[in-house]
Amino acid sequence: MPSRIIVSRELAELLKLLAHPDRLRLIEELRLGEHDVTSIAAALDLPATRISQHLALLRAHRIVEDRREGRNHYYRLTRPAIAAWIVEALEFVEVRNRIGEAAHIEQVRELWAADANPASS
Amino acid sequence: MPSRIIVSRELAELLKLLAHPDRLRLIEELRLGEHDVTSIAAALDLPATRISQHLALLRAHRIVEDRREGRNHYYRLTRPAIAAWIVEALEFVEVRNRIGEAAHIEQVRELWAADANPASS
DNA sequence: TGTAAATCTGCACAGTCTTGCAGATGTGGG
DNA sequence: CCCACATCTGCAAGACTGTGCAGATTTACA
Repeated sequence: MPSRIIVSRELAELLKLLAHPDRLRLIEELRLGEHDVTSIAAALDLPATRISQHLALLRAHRIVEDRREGRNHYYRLTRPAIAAWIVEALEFVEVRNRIGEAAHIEQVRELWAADANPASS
Repeated sequence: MPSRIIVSRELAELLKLLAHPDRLRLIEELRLGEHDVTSIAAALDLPATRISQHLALLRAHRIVEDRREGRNHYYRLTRPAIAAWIVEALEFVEVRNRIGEAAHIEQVRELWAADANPASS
């Protein structure tokens, strides 16, 4: 009977780790391959320190792994399936938005889900 | 270019909502059908006030809906697909545990995923 | 109408998260 | 060896969350 509780605790911890806008974008950024801190920071238009902090957190929980090459640290997803699973959740966000505010979200979903063109929206 | 940011913000909000052990168990509890606050509280062995607070939060974000009958409030998932999606994530928790601590988690996963017998673990 | 059951809401305290900033580390090239 | 670049780590302030408790609602029923 406690095993279920343990699992829900673990799962909640994982979700909490992912539940941050920067980290979600970061993970989606790594979906296509490894990147170093500076390039991620540039892509997301955020200070590199902040990216480093997020990455340290994700690394501590084995969501990402890093590889050092010279002075750069290249990060990649330990289990890319997580990124795919996150994209699935966009379905629920859509609904939330249809009910509420604006929403050309569907287009974004496709963009994000498909992802392949660097000139994204 | 901001739309992507908006989506990640919405998505993070959704994940944060789910990222709590009690709420995860609560949602899984509702997976099979509606329940009233007291019975959920009993099932999870938690104070009813707490369950009510969690439900209020989930209700505010349309994760659950309620129906009143007499003095009882019966809650159900607005979009049961979310519960299924959560179960998918157990795959990632398993991995986390194989690397680390104990883990008959796999059994639990099946129990939780299948779920159909009230005498759960 | 009065009482009890089932829930909800508001509040305060404690604990956690986010973020910028300053300074530490590690690496490559003069 | 010294400097610059890339990244990391530690810290403090503010914001946000979780939780119990007290009190408000709503409804049933005598």
